[in-house]
Formats: sequence, structure tokens, C-alpha cells
Amino acid sequence: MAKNSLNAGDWAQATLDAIAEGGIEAVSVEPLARRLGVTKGSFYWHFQNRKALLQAALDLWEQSETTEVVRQVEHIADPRQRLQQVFRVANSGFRNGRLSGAFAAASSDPLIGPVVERVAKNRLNFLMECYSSLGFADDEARRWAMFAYATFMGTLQLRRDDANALPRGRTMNEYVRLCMDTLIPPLATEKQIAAQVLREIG
Amino acid sequence: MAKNSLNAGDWAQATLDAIAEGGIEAVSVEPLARRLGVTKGSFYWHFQNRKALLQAALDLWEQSETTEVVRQVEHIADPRQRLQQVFRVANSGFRNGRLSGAFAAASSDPLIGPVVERVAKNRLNFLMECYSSLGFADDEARRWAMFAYATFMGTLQLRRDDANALPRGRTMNEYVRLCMDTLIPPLATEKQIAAQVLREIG
DNA sequence: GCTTTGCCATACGCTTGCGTATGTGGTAGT
DNA sequence: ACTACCACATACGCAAGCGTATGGCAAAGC
Repeated sequence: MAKNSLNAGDWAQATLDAIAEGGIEAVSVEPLARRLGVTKGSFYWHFQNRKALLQAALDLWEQSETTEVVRQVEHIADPRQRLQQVFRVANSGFRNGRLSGAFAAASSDPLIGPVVERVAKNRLNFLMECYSSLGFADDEARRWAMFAYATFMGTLQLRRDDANALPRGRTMNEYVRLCMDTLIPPLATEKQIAAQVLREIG
Repeated sequence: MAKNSLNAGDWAQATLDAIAEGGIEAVSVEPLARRLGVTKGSFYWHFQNRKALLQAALDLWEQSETTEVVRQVEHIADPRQRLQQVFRVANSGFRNGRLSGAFAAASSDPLIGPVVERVAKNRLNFLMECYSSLGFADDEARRWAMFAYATFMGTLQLRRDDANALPRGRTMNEYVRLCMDTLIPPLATEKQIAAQVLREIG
């Protein structure tokens, strides 16, 4: 038995690819089988039904969206640089953006909704810890984390909505820099000083 | 002939409702007919086929997402207050958020993609004009507009992903205030003054 | 070499939804 | 009252997709 035969993981990966292209409605057994060069007989050997396939794809996505992404940035000690890396990782890969959008749009599905909610909570908690490490109090860190999370997700959606609106290269770098400079703010004390100084000037 | 009979607009509205609940795959003739208390015979009297219905729903959405929203805020002269109102309007209505998400997730559809792109361009241009009115140069206004647009859309998605993450009431107001205070920045000259003062202090 | 097991192909019935063709009741006009 | 027409309902054929049942074949084990 060489590696020319498929396993459940191959099906789950192909399912994620299909979802990224065509949304949740693309999770259909026979088209996926044609895509993989086999027939339904193969599928119903590895999975009990369509629902089990969707569950496997969801597990795979949740895994790679938490463990994998966090692992790429946890080695960075400085919270500022870590946040920057999160932003870059979150915006790398057209596929991941479309996957997030597809799952979010289908969150009314009782199988998908809880997973989307857990992933969102995890990412929010991670961002919150970053801002806590920057010295913010809990409630303030939570607000900034939500703000940053919204901007990250919105940037992905902006790329999906109008690919030309987010240009590559220099202009994109300037946009990223603006977001990062704004989303990694001076600490509250520094801000108060600046505000006071501005008042004295004005 | 009283008003107990349907017209094309009723079908388009019901289609938008269905999309907000179940995504694009919910645009199916017979379930929609059952939802409206009629049969397919009614549908194929008002529309040529399913594609025409989707087109009508898209037209209706594009109309209400540009003309309608812009009309709610264009009477506000002050750019700062106008941006605040845009943020509040964009975040009002759970249905509109789910509609945007559903259409964005299905932007690979050749019928949907161009509409989504036009709507995104329109909203971006409107935000750009707001920032231009605040005194920003074109390229800087464009960056801030993209930033604000991403945050608006991301906040909507955050509400969809995890409804509990965006609390109502006081905490929500503080979040909105943080976003607005940050997204409506001091002008470049004021910022430079503040930065210089901070350097002198530090 | 014979059987077993893993992996898949083929064939079938069933449901859902699309599109069409045609029937049908109520209303408006005359 | 008779007709015409609007806004459906009904009935049909068709295709796609799900799930099942069964056949087949190559490698592995003994």
C-alpha cells in the first residue's frame, strides 16, 4: 500500500480548499470525489456521511487557526513586534481569508457556529494578552484587542471585496504601518501627557 | 385586486431575508415560495429564473447599501460627526451585517463579485471624502479610509463570530468611543507637534 | 496459493430543487 | 353575463446530490 491511496486527512484538506473557493455549499461529496480523482465509494469508506466530513474539516481549520498561528508568533518576546507579526501572518494567504469568511457566513449552521465562536474567542484572548503585556489594564486591553481583531478581519474582507483596493508593495506597506502605529498605541500615561501638552500648546 | 398578491419587490425582499439567515444557498425558489405561502407558479410569473431573482436581490441590496446609507449621513456637515454617524449606522442592524458577510463570502460568483466590488468602492470613496474634508492629503486620506472601512467591517464580523464578545450598553459604548477617537485622528501637524513634545519630555 | 483486508468502483433508489406546461379561481371591464 | 386577464396552483420531466449495497482488485499475511 503506497501513498497513492487517500486518507481522511486528504479529504479534509481538499474540503477546506473547496470551501475557500466556493463556500460551504461546495462541501458536496461527488464533486469533491471528482476533484480528487476518485468516486463516492472512496468517501464513504473514510467517512460516515457528509456531516462527518464537514466536522473533520472544521477540526482541521480550528487546529490550524489556533495552534499553528499562535506557534508562529509565540517565540517573539516583545509584545509590539508580536502584534506586528500577528497582523502580517493574519494577512498572509488568500486562502485563509476566504476560509474565515466562508465559515463566518455560515455560522448559523449549528455545526459551524460554535467552532467560529471558539476561534474568535481564542484570537481575542491572544490579542488581549499582547495588550496586557504592553501594560494596559484588563478592560482597556480588551477594548484594544477587539479593535485590533476587527481591523485584522476587516482587512481580510477588504481584500476579498475588492482585491484592487488593497494594493501590493509600497502602498500596502504604508497601510500596514499606519494600522500598526495606530493599533499599538502609546501607553495611557504617555497619552495623557501628550494630551495635556497639546492643551497647553493650543 | 387588493394587496394580498405579491410582486417582484416582495420576492426580492424575502430573498434578502433568506440570504441573511442562510447564505446564498438559501436562494432557492421552492423554499422561498413556501416561506411566502405560495407555490413556484407565483415565482415564475414574476421572474424568468433563479438567476433573475438573485440579480433583483443584488440590485436591491446595492441600492440600500449606497443611496440609503449615504442619505442618512450626508446632511451632517462636520466630517468628524459624520464619520461617527457612519460607524453607528454601519453597526446598526444585525441583518445588514449578515448580508454583507454572505455576499462577501460568495464573491466568487460572477453575478455577485462585481456588485460587492462596487459597494466596497463606493463606501471607500465616501470615507475618503470624509478624511479629505478633515484636511488629509489624498494618499493619507485613502489609507485612513481603508483603515476605518476595515474596522467597520471587522466589527460587524466580530458581532457575527461571537455575539457575546461585543457586549451591549456601556462596554460597547466605550469600545465605539475608542475606535472613533483613534480613527478620527489629530491632523498630521498636530500629531507632529505631539510627537515632538513627547520626545522633548522623554 | 489461498484467504483476508484495505481501498475503491459501480449501480441503485431516494430527495430536493429547477424549469415548463397547463389548469383555475377571482376580478375588472363592458 | 360574458370575456379577458392577472396571479397564482398543479403536474410533469429532468439533473444533481446523498446514502447504501455490492462488486472488484491489489497487497499483505500465513
